[in-house]
Amino acid sequence: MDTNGILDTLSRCPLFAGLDPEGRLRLTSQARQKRYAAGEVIARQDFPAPGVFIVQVGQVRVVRLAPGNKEHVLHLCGPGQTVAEVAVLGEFAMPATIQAIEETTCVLLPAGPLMRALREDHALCLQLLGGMSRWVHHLVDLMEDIVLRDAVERVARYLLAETGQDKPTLNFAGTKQHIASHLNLTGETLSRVLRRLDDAGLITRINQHEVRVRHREMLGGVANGHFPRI
Amino acid sequence: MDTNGILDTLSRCPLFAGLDPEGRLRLTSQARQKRYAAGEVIARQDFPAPGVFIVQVGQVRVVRLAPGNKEHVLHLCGPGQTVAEVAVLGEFAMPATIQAIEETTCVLLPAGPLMRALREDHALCLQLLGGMSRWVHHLVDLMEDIVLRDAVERVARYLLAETGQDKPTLNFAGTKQHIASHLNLTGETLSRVLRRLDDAGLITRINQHEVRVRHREMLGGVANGHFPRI
DNA sequence: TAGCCAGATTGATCCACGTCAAAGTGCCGT
DNA sequence: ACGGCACTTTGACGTGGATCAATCTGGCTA
Repeated sequence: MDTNGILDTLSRCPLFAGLDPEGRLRLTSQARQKRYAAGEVIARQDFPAPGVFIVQVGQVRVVRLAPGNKEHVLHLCGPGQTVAEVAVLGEFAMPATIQAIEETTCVLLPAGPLMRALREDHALCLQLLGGMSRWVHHLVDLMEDIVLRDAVERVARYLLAETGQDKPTLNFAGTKQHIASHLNLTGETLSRVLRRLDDAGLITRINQHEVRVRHREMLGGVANGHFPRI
Repeated sequence: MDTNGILDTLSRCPLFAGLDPEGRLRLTSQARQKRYAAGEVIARQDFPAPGVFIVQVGQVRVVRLAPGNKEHVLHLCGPGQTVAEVAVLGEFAMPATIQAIEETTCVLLPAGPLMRALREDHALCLQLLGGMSRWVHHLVDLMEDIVLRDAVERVARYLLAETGQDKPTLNFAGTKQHIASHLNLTGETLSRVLRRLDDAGLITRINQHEVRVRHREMLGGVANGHFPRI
C-alpha cells in the first residue's frame, strides 16, 4: 500500500492539512487507497457511509436521487476534496450517492477508526467543524442560486466561479448534463444560455468542452441580473 | 440575570443537552438573555455573528436575502433550537438574516467565549459536530424538496412533517407567506394547493390559521407524486 | 476511412407556477 | 358596531424553462 501517497494526499487536503504530523500518521495507518472506473458508484444513497473519501485523482459527483428518475448534482469534487464527511460524522445514512465521473482514485478513511480518532484528537475535531461549516455555507449559496436566480444568472455565476482572469478558459469535467443538473437546469437550457452569452460576445465557445470568458466584469453584471439588451 | 433559566434552556437544547453539567455551567456564566419584538431583526446577513442564539420562547426565521427584494426562508425555529452556529463556528459572516416572527426571547452565547470553550471542551466539540451534520442533512432534504418535487408534493410533505396521527391539526406560525417562502412558493400558490387538497378531502381548512390532516397515508401518496384524479 | 454512437445543439410546443388585480376574511382599536 | 388594515383567497393571464423531437458534432472502432 502506498502509505506515502496517502500521507501526501492528506496534507494536501484542506480538511486535514492543519493537523499535526503525528495525528495525520495515525489516520494514514487506517486508510486505504481505492480505484474506480468512470461511472462507477462509490457509495450509495440511503446506505451507511463506509468512511470519508478524499479524491486523489479524477472527478466525483455527489448526486441526490429521488423517485421518478429525478436527480440533482449537489457537488462536483476534484483532487483534495472530501466527500461523505456529513454522513460519517452525523452517523446517519448517506443523504446522496457518490459516483466517479471519470477514472478516479480516492483515499478511504474508514468510519470506525476515524470516529475513534475523533474522540481523542481535539485538533481533528476542530478542523472538521470548520470543514462542516464551509459545507453548510456552500449549500446555502447553492440554494440561493437555485431559488433566487434565473438560468442566465446561475450560468454566469458558475462561469465566474470556475475561472479567473489569469485562467479565462474553462473545460467542462464530465458531461454538460452534470453541470446543468448542478445548476438545476436541463442540458438543453444550459446549451441555449451559453449560446446567448456567446452571441452577446461575453464568452466564446471554443468547442463542446471548452469555453473562454471574454468580459469578466460584464459577465459579473449578468450574474447580478443585468443581461445586456439584444 | 436569570441564570437558572439559562441553564434550563441549555439542558433542553439538543445541541448542549449531552454536555456534562460542569461544561454547561461554564457556558451559562457567559450567556445573556435577550428579548425581541415581533418582526425585529436579531442578526443581519453579511455581518459577523454575535454568537449562537438559542430560542427560549417564540419563533424565529432564518431568511436569505438577495438583490431584487427576493428572499427565501431557510428555516423556522421554535424553542430549544439554535441559530447562527454555522457562522460562529466557521468564523465567517452570517449567510442569512435572523428575525423574530413573534415576540421572542433567546439565550445568546457570545462567539468569543464559545470558541474559547470549544478549544478546551472536547465533548462540546463533538456535540456541535453532530449538530452541524444535522444541519447539512436538513439543507440537503430541503434542497431535494425544492429541486425535485412540485408544489403539491412539497406542501403534502410539509403537512406530514409538521403533524402526527396523534396531533393531526397544524396551526401556522407567523404568516402563510413565510411558510410559502420556506417551500419556495408564493402565498397564492400555497393557498391554491391547500384548496385542492381540501377539495380532494385529504385535509380540512378549519380557518385561516389551522389545517387538519384527514388521511395521512393518502397524503403520503400525494407527497410521492400520486395526486388522486379529480 | 467509413460508420457508429453518445452527447450537444437547435427548434417547436407545453405547462406549472409566478404576477397582477380584485374580492373576501378576520382582527384590532375606537 | 364600525372602519381600517393586513393577510388570504380566488381568478385571469403571462412566461421561463421543461419536454419532445430532429439534426449536428466529434471521438472511437473496425
